[in-house]
Amino acid sequence: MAPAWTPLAGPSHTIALEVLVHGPLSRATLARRLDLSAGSLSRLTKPLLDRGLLVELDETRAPESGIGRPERPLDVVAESHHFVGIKLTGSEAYGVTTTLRAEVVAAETVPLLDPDPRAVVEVISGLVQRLASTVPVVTAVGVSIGGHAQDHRVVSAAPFLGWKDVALAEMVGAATGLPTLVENDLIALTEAESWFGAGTGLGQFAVVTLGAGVGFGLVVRGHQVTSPDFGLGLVGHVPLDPTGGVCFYGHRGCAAAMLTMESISSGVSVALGRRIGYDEALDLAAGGDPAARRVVDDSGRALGRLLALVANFTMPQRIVLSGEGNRLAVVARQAMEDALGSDRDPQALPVDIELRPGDFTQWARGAAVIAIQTYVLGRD
Amino acid sequence: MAPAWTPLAGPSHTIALEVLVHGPLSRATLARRLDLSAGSLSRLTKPLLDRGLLVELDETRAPESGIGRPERPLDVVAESHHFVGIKLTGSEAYGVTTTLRAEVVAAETVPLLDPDPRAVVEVISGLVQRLASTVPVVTAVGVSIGGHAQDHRVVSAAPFLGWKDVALAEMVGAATGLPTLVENDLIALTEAESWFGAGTGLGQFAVVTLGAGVGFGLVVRGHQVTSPDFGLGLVGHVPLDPTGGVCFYGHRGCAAAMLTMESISSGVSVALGRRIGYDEALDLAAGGDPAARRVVDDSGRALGRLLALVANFTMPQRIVLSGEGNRLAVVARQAMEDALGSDRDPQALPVDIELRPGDFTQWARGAAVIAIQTYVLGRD
DNA sequence: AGACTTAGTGTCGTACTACAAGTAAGTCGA
DNA sequence: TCGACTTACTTGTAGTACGACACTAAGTCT
Repeated sequence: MAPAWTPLAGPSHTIALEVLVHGPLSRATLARRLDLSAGSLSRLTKPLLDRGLLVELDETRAPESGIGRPERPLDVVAESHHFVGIKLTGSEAYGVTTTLRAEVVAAETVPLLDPDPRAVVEVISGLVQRLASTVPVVTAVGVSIGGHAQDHRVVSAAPFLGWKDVALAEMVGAATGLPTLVENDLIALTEAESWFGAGTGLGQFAVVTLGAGVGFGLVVRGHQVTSPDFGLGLVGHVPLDPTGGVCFYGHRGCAAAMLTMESISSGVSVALGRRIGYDEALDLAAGGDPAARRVVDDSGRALGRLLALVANFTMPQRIVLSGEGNRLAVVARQAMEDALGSDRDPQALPVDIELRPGDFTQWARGAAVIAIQTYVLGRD
Repeated sequence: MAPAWTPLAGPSHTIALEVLVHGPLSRATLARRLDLSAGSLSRLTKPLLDRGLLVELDETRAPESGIGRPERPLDVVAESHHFVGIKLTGSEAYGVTTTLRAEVVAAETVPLLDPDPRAVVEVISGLVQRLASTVPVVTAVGVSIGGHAQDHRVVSAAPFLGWKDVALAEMVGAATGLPTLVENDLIALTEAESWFGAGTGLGQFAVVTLGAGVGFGLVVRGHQVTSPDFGLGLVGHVPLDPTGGVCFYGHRGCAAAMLTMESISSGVSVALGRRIGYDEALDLAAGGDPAARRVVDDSGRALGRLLALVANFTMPQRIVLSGEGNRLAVVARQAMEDALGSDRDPQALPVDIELRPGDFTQWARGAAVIAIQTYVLGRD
């Protein structure tokens, strides 16, 4: 009943993956894309259709030229499997249920009152159970966290929760009875963009997130670039504005000092002499308040400089701007683009910047994508 | 007589490449590295040995554990083929002859008095002929240039020579009778480090060059990262020091203003009130002259910041520091390391920086590697 | 209606792979 | 010194998977 991807070998697996990520595709198109003969495609897709992993759509599509026999697109049944993704912050657990294609079908948020791992697992377990009840069966659970994860199993460090070496996957798995995987939140979000988001089919793109911190993910040739240091947030303290404020590490005008939601709202608060939240700060700037405008434009310029650095060093085809604080790019768009332009070679191609919805659903969806990937690529 | 690599298919080709790049390797080691059975390796290597593409070395090596039958390493005959590499600047052509393994066996430099393409081709042609006379036969010629190259054939832009859309490969090929390939100089140098230099076997590393300009190359998963903008030298104008000088584009304290040989020597010249060359400026700084020391240390700090940006954004396993001006990293080592450290997360791993001989032979060798790659990977 | 174009199916020969059995060449211990 | 052991390499066999090719299917264009 549950068509398992795990025993799929070589080209069959490649075909299934291509259809999963790049939507309905005809055999002929698959043959061209994967450099296989048409004959191989007939032979290879038959068992996949028999097992129900792929289905032949009823509709037909004319070939590119318009003439010739129409194509019969093949597709995966996105609703055949469901996954749960959980994103943990220091104070909340954000959860979603998704299909095999990472389409969100349910979402729920609960507060984390006690950072103790056992208490958090308790909360996650209840959340997973409620999210699971919206679908027939959940295949796997992904949990993402700001910090360092090892082998999809252990949270080796999570500063926001004060954790070190917590075997979170095992604990959640025991509490829910579902296979569970843990991953760094930025890696998870970047994978989601790579497989099912703004990076689909690009092969080379970057992700920048704005929120409580500043995050950066990089995909080259379809694979995410990481290092043992990844979870540390290396670009979070890149110097951007020599006249800017100071972060808690003492870096003047670094990304954390210029671009986090807290730095912007506190900058506007100081300027206006009263406590102002992030969204209110952006509203004031958009509404023409000169003090708020100045703070927000400074941040916008810093953002433009950061994006220029990303573009100059990593040469992405696109930069995806996500995170719950990415509205900055809308309100301070002119300042951002000016700074971006002046730090780029005038002959260079314009940078393709894609703004993504920055809510926490995206982060939780990223966690679900880790579960999806592990399911379709095989346990590891 | 000339064992051609071109008709090699699939696994045979992979084996030959692995031996070429990673030195003498036994069949057993190859089987483990390439995930093939021992039987396949026997079968696949036999025709390669018969054709003389590989040879079995006389020496034997004990296996890792020390016991068991000794290995018989296989190797390519580096001297079976030779290649010529030419690096063009605005005023000189630097040439080398190399073996199939990019070992330099001859070198020569000639001035370029006339930037007209036909005059340059004339000079190159004579240089190639003299370099070719040092070896029995030259298989191919590579030419590298600061600028943009298309399809290994056409120089679409080369600002130092004032060229646009020059069919250089065809012109040199016609003049010398040898297959000729053109490539951007940084791409060529980075490929040389990747196959036969400090990046061999790493898979993920960066190259930074100091000289007339500041260059940057990036390799991820064994493949170089490029974009249509590559030849523009995008990192050449990254801001590094808000108190630094101004480059001719008006960027304050950018890489070009802080790190080029000309910027450093003119900085010291202004401080001392007389014209001083690059090496002399570094000598003065090393000898304790306070004014030179200040200029050179400012540049060292800027270099440290640049390397930190490279490390933070691209997460390389190593940064290779090349280019004819890279002695700055030796003379201003302390300033560079201090700046590098303060722009990195204190918990991050130290950055592995490898200093390479920075003379023009390296640039010309890079051009030869483009010829080698095209020969062993097949024409493209 | 027939030529043409493209999609998809079935058959066959080839090439490559793993597996297994056997040989070669060394170390180690009694 | 000899046999047990380990690892490297060779050879034979059988199965698999691919592409080439011929064919059918289903449209458009003249």
